[in-house]
Amino acid sequence: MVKAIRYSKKREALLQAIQDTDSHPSAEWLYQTLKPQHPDLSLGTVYRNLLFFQEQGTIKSVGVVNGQERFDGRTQPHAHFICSQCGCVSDLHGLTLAEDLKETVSQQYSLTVDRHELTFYGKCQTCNQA
Amino acid sequence: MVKAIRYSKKREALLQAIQDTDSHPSAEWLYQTLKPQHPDLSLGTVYRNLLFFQEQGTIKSVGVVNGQERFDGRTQPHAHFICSQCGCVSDLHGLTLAEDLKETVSQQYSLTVDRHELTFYGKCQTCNQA
DNA sequence: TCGTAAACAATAATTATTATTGTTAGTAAA
DNA sequence: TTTACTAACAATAATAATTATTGTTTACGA
Repeated sequence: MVKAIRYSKKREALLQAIQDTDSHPSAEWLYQTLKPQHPDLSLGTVYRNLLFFQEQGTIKSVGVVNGQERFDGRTQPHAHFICSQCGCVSDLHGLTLAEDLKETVSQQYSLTVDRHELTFYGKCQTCNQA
Repeated sequence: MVKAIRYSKKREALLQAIQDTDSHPSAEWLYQTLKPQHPDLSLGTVYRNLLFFQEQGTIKSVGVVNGQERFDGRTQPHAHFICSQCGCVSDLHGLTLAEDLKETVSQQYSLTVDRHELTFYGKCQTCNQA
């Protein structure tokens, strides 16, 4: 018998929080952010649901920044920029470059590419000005 | 396995109505009285619960007046007066007579009396004045 | 005919089940 | 040794399963 999926307020709140921000949150950030509204929230629940959402395909991991895994609630494929100094993660939209490359790679090497991830690293605008 | 007793709003309302009045209500009276607050109440439920309350010993039947059975939510033993004209039923408190008679009967006939009912019939004050 | 009871499907209160959580302890990487 | 995260397990809470109660209709007796 397959395990049924049950509604829960904590899970609902976690997904909302992830989808309502573009900060590509970490487990700790979600925990701190939801704590006021959900005083009895526990880190275990945060980590478990992050796993759950990934299995469901609802969110995706952006990678580990400063030892903390970061997540993204936007499901449309898009590239990311990660600042090596402050650790901020931002979306890079409208990059057709990746699609072009995929085409090229497919044709040039006779491969079938069905997925890709594109992440840039560097220093963000704010850190550059400082 | 013994049948469990379950709470229900209708039953609650019925018992309240019976205990909140001293008119010794009939099934029909209860039905009409509760209908506004409980639009989906049915007569079947009224009759069933009257049976139920009697079995539980919560209410007692006073007798049939004009073809309608009348009930009493007061559990203390007391006598009743029933008006043959208007059909009203009223309590007669403080009648030690009954207890005296019980004593007399017990001694005189060497019987054991453990229960009695005392009901007077006649014309009530209102009907007498009219 | 009128007051009440029986029968039975529909509803709703409750119990039982089990997914989810909180907590604690544990693991692995830095 | 810290820190991010996972595993284990009892406590909690959402849901499914159970069944008492009700609404409705029909039947019955005075």
